[in-house]
Amino acid sequence: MLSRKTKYGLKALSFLAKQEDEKPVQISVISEAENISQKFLESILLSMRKTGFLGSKKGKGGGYYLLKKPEEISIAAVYRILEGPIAMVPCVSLNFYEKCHDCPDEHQCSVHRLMVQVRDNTLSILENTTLEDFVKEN
Amino acid sequence: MLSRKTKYGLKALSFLAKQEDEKPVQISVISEAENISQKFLESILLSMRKTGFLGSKKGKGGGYYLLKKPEEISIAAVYRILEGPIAMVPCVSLNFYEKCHDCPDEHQCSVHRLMVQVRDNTLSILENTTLEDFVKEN
DNA sequence: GTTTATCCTATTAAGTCGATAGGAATAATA
DNA sequence: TATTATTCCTATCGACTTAATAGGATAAAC
Repeated sequence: MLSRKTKYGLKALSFLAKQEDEKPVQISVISEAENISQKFLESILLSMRKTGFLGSKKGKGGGYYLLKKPEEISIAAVYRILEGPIAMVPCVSLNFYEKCHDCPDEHQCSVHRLMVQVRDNTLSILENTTLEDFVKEN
Repeated sequence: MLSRKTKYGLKALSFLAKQEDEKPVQISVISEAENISQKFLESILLSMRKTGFLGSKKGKGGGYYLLKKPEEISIAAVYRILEGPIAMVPCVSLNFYEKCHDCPDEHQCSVHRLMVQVRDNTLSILENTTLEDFVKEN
């Protein structure tokens, strides 16, 4: 299941992508519009700034804004930052690979093979969906 | 991410499906073959018995056995029992639906629409894969 | 220099996960 | 019938994660 953190992050990015001008948007505005705890959202936006998705401006008239165009931000990239691996088992993850402690040989593991399929399917959706698709939909 | 519980459950079912005769298999045999903590596996098998996937026999020569043919057991069904919802957000779940507390209208939520896609894709894989496929692969 | 905002660190309560412990119940068999 | 082998059941545990909160530091605008 998706954590609230990721869900909130996606909704916030989506909100920013819908802005017509490039003025920074304050946390409080987003948190009210999207029904998200302001303090929690604060930490989420902060981490997305630190990972290069968002820019910010302090002080009066400050806030957050997208650093890239919506069509350049894939959901997969956001997911990996906020949620972590897209794969369902670590031994199938492309970006967060870990050997399973219980499998001597993962190529002989039925679960492994199945989860490769699931990963590839999910990945193709998340890689090919961008914030732009979020904006267009409404 | 898949919990160990689900992974172990799948491996255990797979192990049972590979048996040639119909004799009950003991927990200890499965736990050693698959490198799973015996006590933990015990509780997993128990819950799969209670939900109708497995039969069991007590006492000497006892153990667990499949109640259905491998080709009749879809991974989706097992997943739902052990892991829970296949959907990434509760508002998209077919079997475990819950309204999101932050969305006044889920049809206007971009995350919702995206996760419907992911769910349908994952579902089509998990519904169409059965234990039989696990056996055939090796 | 006051106001408005983000930035940063720390803390917390509740829940989940993976595992363990110990014995009760039941079946086979000697 | 006594013994052994197995599942059954309940309870507990420590470690970790999640979602949220608190409080002040920093920076920019005016």
